Amino acid sequence: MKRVEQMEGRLDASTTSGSEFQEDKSDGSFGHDQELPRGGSRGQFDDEANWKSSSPNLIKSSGINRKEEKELESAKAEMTEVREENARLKTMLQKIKDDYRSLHMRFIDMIQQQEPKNNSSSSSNNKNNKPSLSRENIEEPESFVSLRLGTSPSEPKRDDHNTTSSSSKTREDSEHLQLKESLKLGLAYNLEGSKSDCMDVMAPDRSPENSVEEIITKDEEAAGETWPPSKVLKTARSSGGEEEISQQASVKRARVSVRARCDTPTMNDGCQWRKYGQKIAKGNPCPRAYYRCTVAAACPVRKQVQRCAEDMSILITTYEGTHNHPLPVAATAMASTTSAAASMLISGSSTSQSGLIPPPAAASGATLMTNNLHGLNFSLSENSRARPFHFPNSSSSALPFPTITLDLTSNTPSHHSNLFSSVFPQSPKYPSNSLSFSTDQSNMVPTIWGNGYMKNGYMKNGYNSTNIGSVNFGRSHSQLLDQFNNYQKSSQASSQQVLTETLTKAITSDPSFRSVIAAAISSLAAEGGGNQGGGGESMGQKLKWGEAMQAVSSNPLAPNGKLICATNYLNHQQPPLPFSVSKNNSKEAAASRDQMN
DNA sequence: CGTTTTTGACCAGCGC
DNA sequence: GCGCTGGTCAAAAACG
Repeated sequence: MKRVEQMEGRLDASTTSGSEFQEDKSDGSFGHDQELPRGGSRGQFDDEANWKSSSPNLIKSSGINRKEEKELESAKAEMTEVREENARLKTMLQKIKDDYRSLHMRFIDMIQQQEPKNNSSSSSNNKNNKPSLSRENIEEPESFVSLRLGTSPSEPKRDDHNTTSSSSKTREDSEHLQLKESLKLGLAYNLEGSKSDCMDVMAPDRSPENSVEEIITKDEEAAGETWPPSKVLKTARSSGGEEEISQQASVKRARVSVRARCDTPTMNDGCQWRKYGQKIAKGNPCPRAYYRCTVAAACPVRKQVQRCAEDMSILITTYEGTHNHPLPVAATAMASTTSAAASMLISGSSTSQSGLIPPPAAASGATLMTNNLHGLNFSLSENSRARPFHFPNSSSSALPFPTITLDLTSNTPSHHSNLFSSVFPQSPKYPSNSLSFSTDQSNMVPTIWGNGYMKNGYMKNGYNSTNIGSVNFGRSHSQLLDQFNNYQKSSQASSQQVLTETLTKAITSDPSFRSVIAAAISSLAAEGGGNQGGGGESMGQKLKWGEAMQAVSSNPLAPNGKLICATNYLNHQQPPLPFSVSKNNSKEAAASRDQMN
């Protein structure tokens, strides 16, 4: 166990150390330095033949009894196992390093190709521009071009590193595009204090022709700047009713609602939240709790958490705004998911010309694309693809902000029909759209989301020590892990290639969908990673998981690198998600029911 | 003692 | 204008 943890720690350190990765000197004694006998150097046992030949003599000459002899034998066997394991780990590390180098070179190539453009278009940023290829110099210009989907500063390197593993010369061009795409979608993060710069850089590009990614970036960026949205809306409306402004304000308030079965008061989405209010909302006896992100002092992101009135086991979490800070790794899954969903929402809002389609009608479209990824069933409604979301005329004040719903509860056909009617039963005036990711058998929600809360959040030894299994999403964790492992094992099967190609096409053709899938799979990976330290997990299982992640890294389903973020969960704990259970919940609920009756 | 949660008060938007 | 509702504030309480 320790060896693997050490290895993971080293891998983590190596992958996060960027350019120092290649200078990693851990090859030789990888992972075993501290476990091998200190008295003699590791070289003492380097030559197995010497050890085998010398030990019998030692035994004979010293007259050791049988017990000690057995101990020596077992020690020898253990040494052999350790050595083999060491070799495996070294192989893994070598592969990872090769992947990293390969991607690093491609990344540099790409930057070199882009540099002429950057020099001409933003010379001010490059006054002292030297064609240095160091990562520090490379990443910085990227950070403000791209979307903030909740990635942390350390992630790009891992993304780069892992994305390489899917490399294939025949797909190089498309992958270049995908890499660019992923850079836009997944590699950005807001450097502390750089927000204004971000806005400044992006402001000149404001135009209806901007890409979806840019649109949502700006909009969410702006949302971050001006949280009090009512004021924004009011200002927009009162300033002459400029449709564009109003539309922007509306878009700024784009919300992403996540429905998930969760028996804890809130989903652990990886962020730190502070509760700042609670209200009984009309039509729902369960109080609605208001949280704001406390990862950064000025983070504008807020969320509302409320149980579904019709099914108390379903927790509805609504997110607003964009984090203006690097997110904990564990938070990237949800951030990416919600951002991608918001992206789709914005995309729809920016293209839709029609009036409002009632949510049930909009949602009842046939499933356009459903791919069963070994039980991980992604489905997008037809409306989500062709015309994802529909909004009324922007001048309408009856619809303050669009909302997209990610339903993580169930997606069986029988559910599908009533899925949307129950999203906002009491507020049909809000245009809502649903995107469902769920398993084909039962519910599946990333454990980190459902891992309601931990006392103080942080797990000792970096692993979650709480009972993840207490969160029931309809499928046990071991099932999920097995499912994922099975997926990894069979990912090379020929029957998977068709599916892979289909998915790849879908992913590459729709950046939003790509992000959604990446986030979902990341979350699935987080499920496994979060469970690692559950106490009962064996080293073997950890290795298994590591292998699974390696398989992920070489899976062509990960063209944009964001998917690879999943690996990050392996070595990171989940940050706390404070919440409280209102002592008056039942009382308030009863009172509310009384009022309703 | 600092941080977080609770909870009543307050404000703004909206419909009548 | 009034009442309802959603959302936020902020002082007090609770917590670690």
